[in-house]
Amino acid sequence: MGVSVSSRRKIPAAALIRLPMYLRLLGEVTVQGMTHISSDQLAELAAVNAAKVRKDLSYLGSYGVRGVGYEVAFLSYQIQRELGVNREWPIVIVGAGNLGQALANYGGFVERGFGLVGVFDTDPEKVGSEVGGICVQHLDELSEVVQTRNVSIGVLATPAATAQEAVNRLVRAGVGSILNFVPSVLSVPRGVHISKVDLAGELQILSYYEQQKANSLSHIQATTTSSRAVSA
Amino acid sequence: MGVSVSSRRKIPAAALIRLPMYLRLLGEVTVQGMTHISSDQLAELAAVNAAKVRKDLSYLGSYGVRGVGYEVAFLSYQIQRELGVNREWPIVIVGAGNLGQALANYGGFVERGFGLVGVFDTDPEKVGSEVGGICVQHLDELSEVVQTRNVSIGVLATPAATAQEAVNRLVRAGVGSILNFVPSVLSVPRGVHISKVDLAGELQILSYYEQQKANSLSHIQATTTSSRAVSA
DNA sequence: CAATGTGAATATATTCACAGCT
DNA sequence: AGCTGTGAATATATTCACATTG
Repeated sequence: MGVSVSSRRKIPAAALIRLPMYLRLLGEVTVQGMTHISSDQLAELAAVNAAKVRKDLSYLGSYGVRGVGYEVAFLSYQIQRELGVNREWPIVIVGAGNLGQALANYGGFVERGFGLVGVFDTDPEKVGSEVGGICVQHLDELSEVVQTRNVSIGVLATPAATAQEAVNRLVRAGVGSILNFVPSVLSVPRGVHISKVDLAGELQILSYYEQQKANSLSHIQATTTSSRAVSA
Repeated sequence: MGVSVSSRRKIPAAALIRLPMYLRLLGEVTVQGMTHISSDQLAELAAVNAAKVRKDLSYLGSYGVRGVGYEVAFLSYQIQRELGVNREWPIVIVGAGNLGQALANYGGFVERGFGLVGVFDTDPEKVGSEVGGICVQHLDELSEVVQTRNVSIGVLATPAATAQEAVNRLVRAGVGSILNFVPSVLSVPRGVHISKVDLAGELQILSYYEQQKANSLSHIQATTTSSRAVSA
């Protein structure tokens, strides 16, 4: 059967992180009845440069039509295929504390094709309780669920102290990618992907900007130097 | 009384996002009794290149000692000062749905100096209920709380449909930085910072990697086919 | 002499600008 | 005519490698 290679090319990380946004925007314009969209229009919606949109999309292939733009439905499909989201991905959450429970209840995952098939914890208080419509299981059950439900993506939301052990278990169980909400640096074997979301860290970055503004108030004068590197 | 400029230099974004991690790691090694640390050691803990650590830290100033390393307490203090986290930052959360409630209950914010002083929603069902130890207020109250409590950072967790309006209100109320959990592209006036966390988007990126792995397993044969089909 | 701080080298990302299609 | 796709130019980030220094 036509194996129809979904992707030979490797998409640069910087472009990859924008694909989910494009995909979402395409969904919105579809609802609005648009059948075609230009890079300029999509760029405007995404609040990025149009050349960036075109270059990002060019990593998927040449799916645009010169003089016309991109067909929304076709482009959506191609992005979905590239991201691998043209199927359901079962996920598990490890850690049923505040954040884990929150994530389990968060509708945004299911909505985009990530169905929760297990929530795990080691705390006997939590095991057996229901979270996100699912009965919290003991971490010892992780491996079985991962294997029977064919889970390759795990979400980590344990306390920092037990995070590495939880990662080890996820990896041993067969999970290949982990979304880590624990503010710790965790190690995984080669071939396993781990991406991090540091919620408090995000706020710390914002406080940097706020502080900068506060500081520059003492400057009063805002010299907007519009220096353009003009080439001779 | 010298104004003791906390920061004249502007730290590159790529370096800035690592400062919270360094700060956290320095806290950990402090607990372990270390008083000094080299860029090699910190790099190992952070799982990054040592030159990167030194360059990142160099944006703060020359706080290391050649042949010795960095004094942990002093470096921590400097990073805190640079990030502006050597003080409490009151925050508000707009949107008391699943995610908003979760974030309100998330201990990680307070732990790092971001005290929740208000949770807002427009849904009469939610207004009046208690979330994260705080009574949910109507969005109309936002402005007063922001002003009286001197809030400059807001967290956005509304439904997508009302997100832009919520942003407008935050900005009008005087909030200068927004952490956006809503998967929409939102616009803010110049001078206001908005940073985005797209939870489902993160999973979509992971599914890309998982799919890549799956594809490369089926590689095995197919050396005869030139490659991409397609083309009319 | 061990480790920083930093220029220089390299790698990656963004943007420009336009040739080439439809 | 209008828009894509992409080389070339620019900007930003990472890494190397070493002179410098306590």
